[in-house]
Amino acid sequence: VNLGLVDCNAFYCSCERLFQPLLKTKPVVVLSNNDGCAVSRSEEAKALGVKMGEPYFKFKHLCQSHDLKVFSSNFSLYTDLSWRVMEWLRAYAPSIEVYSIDEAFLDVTGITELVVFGQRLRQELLRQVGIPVGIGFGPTKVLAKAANRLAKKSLKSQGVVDLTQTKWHQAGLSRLPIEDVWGIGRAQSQKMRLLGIKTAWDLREYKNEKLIEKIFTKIGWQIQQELRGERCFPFQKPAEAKKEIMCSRTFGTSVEDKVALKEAVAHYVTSAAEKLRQQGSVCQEVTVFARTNPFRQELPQYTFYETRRLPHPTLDTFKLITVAQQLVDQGYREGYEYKKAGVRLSDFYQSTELQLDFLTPTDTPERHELMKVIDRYHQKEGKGILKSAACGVKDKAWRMNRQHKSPRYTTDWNELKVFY
DNA sequence: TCTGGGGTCCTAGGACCC
DNA sequence: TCTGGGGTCCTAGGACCC
Repeated sequence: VNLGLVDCNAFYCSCERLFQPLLKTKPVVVLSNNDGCAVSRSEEAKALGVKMGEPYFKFKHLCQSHDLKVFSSNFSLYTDLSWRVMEWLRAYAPSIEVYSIDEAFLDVTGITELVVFGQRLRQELLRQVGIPVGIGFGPTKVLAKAANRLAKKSLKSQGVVDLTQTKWHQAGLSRLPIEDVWGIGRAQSQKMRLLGIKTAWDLREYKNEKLIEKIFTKIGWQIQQELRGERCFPFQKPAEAKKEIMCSRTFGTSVEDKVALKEAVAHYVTSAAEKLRQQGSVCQEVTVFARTNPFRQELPQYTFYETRRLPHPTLDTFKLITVAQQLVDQGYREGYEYKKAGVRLSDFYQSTELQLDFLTPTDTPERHELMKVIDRYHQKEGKGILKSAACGVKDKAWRMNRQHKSPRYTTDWNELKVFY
């Protein structure tokens, strides 16, 4: 078995560039929600020194001095283009596992001349969808990831690296710093370095497996095995239903008012419950949290988390909003400027199982129907048209800032790109 | 004051990913 | 002035049971 990992280059930036070709050679950054910090950077932006996760206000000056272009995040656009990329991958490989919005593993077992195959795939994606990608091949996920990382680093590779054959492992892996190995983050790589493990190759060759497992847990041991070509992380994990669903946002302007906080929470419950129903689940636990701005230490700080277990599982948005608002009442303290709030739904069951069980009192069938109607309506006419009055009707100070948002070119008729 | 052994389940917290 | 959001997995430790 051999795997490929396809990874879109600076995906969000590439999506924005697709509709503004003049930006192809300019530094581009896409910002997180609320225009908070950098989450995607073009090569040119990286060269200017913009760091991943760096707050916008720290590099804003580059817009003036170096013609840096910034965008607010536009997830309808990114999700749609991601879907197009995945469709093309499905056409090229017998099976794929979509790993994230911009990455997928491919089963490439039996394909010879992988580098040629990879090059063709890259060109095809560029031509058909317009998104540049890098590709790595290997016998395990960790090795395919490593190959992909090497492909990004080396110009010579032209975006494709093949580590399926053991004979190339030493050359490749010894050029890969340990912190670039998939699954080894900051904390673990520091510990690795104390053991003298500086590269992926060092970890592969480290003899004391027991010690690796002791310090880095089962996962650390599995990563070492995968570097040696022993498969631990299976391909095509079926996409399982989520075990919890969260929805939270940082506010555009902080709020002190309990009513405003409740409105925001009602919004988050609404979209979390929609996701809950979409995966066919019901939930029996709700958590609400809110916090002040930790970056403003001169202000009084306060965070609350309140969790409630429900008497019966539910998928009813209105029921969940009621509970969530009670939780706000419990946790809320006056005199703080709340900057972020959120909701977590957890303790899930299958909604179908539940309906068959007449002994478990749960939502009424009428409520299920109502939710279906709302979901269908939103699917057809757009999200957020029907909502509980608890979400509020007036202007919302807490709404996200998004000053640099591009149009939804591919998912909204009114925002189609027009070329003159 | 002294106080077994083994098992399960749950939760909190840490680490990681994109 | 301005600092994202949404997940998963693992482990340790406590509660509880017999």
